[in-house]
Amino acid sequence: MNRIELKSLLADSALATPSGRIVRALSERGALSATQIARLTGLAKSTVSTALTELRRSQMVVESGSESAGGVGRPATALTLNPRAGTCIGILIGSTEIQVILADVAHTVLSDKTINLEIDYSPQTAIQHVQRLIAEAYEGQWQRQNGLLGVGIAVGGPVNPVTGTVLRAGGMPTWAGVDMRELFGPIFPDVPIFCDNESNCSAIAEMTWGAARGHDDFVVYTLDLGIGGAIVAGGRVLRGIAGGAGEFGHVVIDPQGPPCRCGNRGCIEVYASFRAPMAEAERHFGRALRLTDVVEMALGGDALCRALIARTGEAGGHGLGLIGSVFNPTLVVVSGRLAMAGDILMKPLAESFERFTLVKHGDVPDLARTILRPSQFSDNGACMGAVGLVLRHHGRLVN
Amino acid sequence: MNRIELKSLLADSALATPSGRIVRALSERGALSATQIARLTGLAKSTVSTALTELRRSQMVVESGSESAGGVGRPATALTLNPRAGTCIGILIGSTEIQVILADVAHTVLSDKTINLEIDYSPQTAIQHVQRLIAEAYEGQWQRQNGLLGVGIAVGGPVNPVTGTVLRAGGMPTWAGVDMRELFGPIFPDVPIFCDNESNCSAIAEMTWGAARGHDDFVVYTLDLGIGGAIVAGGRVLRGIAGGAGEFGHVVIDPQGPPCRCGNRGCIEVYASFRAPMAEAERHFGRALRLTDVVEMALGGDALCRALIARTGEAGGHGLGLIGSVFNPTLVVVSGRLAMAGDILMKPLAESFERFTLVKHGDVPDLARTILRPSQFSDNGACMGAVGLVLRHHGRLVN
DNA sequence: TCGTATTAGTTCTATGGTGAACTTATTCGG
DNA sequence: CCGAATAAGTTCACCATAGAACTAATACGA
Repeated sequence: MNRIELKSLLADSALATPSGRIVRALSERGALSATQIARLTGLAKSTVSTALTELRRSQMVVESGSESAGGVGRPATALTLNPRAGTCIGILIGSTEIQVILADVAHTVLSDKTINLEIDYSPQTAIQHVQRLIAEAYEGQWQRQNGLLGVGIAVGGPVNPVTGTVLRAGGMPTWAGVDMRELFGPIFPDVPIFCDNESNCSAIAEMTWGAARGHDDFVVYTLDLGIGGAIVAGGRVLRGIAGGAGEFGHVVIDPQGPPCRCGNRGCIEVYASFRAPMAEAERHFGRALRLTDVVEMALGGDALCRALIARTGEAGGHGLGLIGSVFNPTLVVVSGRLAMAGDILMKPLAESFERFTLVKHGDVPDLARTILRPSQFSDNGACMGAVGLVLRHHGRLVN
Repeated sequence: MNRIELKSLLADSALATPSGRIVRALSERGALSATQIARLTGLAKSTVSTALTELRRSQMVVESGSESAGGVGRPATALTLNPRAGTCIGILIGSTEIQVILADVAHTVLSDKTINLEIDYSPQTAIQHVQRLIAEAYEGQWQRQNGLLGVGIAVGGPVNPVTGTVLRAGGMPTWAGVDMRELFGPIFPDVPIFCDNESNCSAIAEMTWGAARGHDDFVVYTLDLGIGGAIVAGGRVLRGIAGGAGEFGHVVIDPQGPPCRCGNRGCIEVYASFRAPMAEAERHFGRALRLTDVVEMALGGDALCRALIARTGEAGGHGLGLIGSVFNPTLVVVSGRLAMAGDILMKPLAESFERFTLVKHGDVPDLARTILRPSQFSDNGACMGAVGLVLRHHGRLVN
């Protein structure tokens, strides 16, 4: 029905108009009152009001019950995008996993499925799994796949912002040079496909719904099997000319160090990735483990797991200190599955960060110091960011 | 006369109005035609036209002769800010030098003077020299000091963006904790004082008048006695929460390396600063030298000087490669006095950069590769940036 | 020398967004 | 139970900006 209309309102050119900005605010935040929209978008109440009458008339926006909770004064009427307006799909193509999230335009998650794969799986394998996962996701939903508004793809490696092509330099050699839109296009006829780096997607998720809500300038630092990150400046995710911005893992800190899978030597990732600790844990326990198992055991009190995570935190702090010296960011959101370990990771990370960064404790008042904060997403941050990519129409692959 | 009016037009709130944007464009670029202003500011021709009649009426903007140079069609009338509207002063407080530039609102340099000082000179010494240099600068000018619109100060170390205070971590220990506005305020009663890091000032100069004109996203990498830099994203100079963004020189690349003056060990600056090469050159030639002397001798063909600069370029490339992996910038402007050496510096720098950065030659098409370009300013980039600070009213010390 | 092409700059009108004033809906205190 | 206080949301006049149509000033070719 109004699917085409919503699509056009989510398009770039329309983002500047009041209606476009309202739709965008709603798709990012879920439910809002008219007054909240005015504050958030910076538009005048009157402008929001007139635009909203139009949007209500066209069924684009619906009232979702007035919340009279607390406070005096007339209660605000909560507004959401009409969930019937369509769905979004977020796909994560990770090095050893594929995740698919189905969400409505109010970013309510309708389905969230993950499968684990052997490393270096082929694009063909991926496409089969994605197709199956999406079919499963729509099962039991009243939403139909022809209401699909857009697909966001989070890729576990640097993506060229212009062509949508995966770069050789990434941690996924079998995907080198693959054009994601060409690959996934046939599965989603006439549906716009956006894609971006996994970490950049995490940044979008953190910014809109996570630990960085309300922040316009921050850094995401991902500690997982690989090291990654993203830089947000002025509310914009920096991509770099070849989509390679935020590759914190492949900063060379020792030209004579051990070789890294990226081709250089002595990258941060060689020292702070959780690959080696995983192997050590598996040797110790004599069985195959998932990263989350190790985190859970650490939280349960296991000494080895705690030590492994702490050691990674310390090594990761060197990289983060370097980022601190380069950016001196207001906020660093630590993401990746290791972030779920909480203080076991964060304490040694913060200590090591303090040691390697330029601006030290005594140099400035506390409120001028970088805040380190773990991510609020357990393990679906990047994939939710892919959904966000669609909702904010941010993933045009060009800035 | 219209001094107050111009001041208010340069103020923040007014920057958004057409008149403000026109004044800003003119103060940044010098002379422009109405059509150029329209293109530059994004305003409609008609809007520019109406605003200009008003600005002309109030003597704020004057015509500076129509340039019928080349091309068919009606020749454009060049417009400039009325130089009688006032002057700006840019001050550079470097580690071993003080520079003062006097410019009119059309950023025409009226006077440019530098003095060299012993390292670790005191703020009191500085203030005396500055006062004298400014008095000298106004000598022989018809402009009077009471027409001073603002003072910009470029400081050779990180500056706290909120308080205007120099941080301990900088390369100027005697200036730790000094509040620049408090220090210089008494010399300039009722004149707004802006200050920022030397490198950030260079970035502003490069962006408005230099090698980065037209670029909204780039990195400045300064190679001189110290290593510094600045990050520009979306036309905004990133400052970081404590003004410490862009401190590329103090990235730790070897925790066991030699101690650095910043307190850490194995910073980039230890390896790529031109301090040690300067000492070597002085030993070799048996006399005191200035950095520019070494550059000139290298350009003249001296083998040792060429080798020293090339070696620094190679070491600097490691740092730059690191920055490349973190940002993957579109453009890197190499500044600092070493940049005057041209290819002697740039060739080894580019080679080393290529080796250490993540995105390599074969990975992406040529137009998706980072451009390295030397600065166009000989040695007054930072100080001109300080002037720009006043003109763009960018140095509010808060973003 | 005159008309045409081309570019610069101006005038006029339509409009979209704002701010002020207003209406509506609720809580709270007497 | 009623009015004051408070906050949400609506209406409307005004004005800044943009776009189209216009005039102005030049080069160039016939």
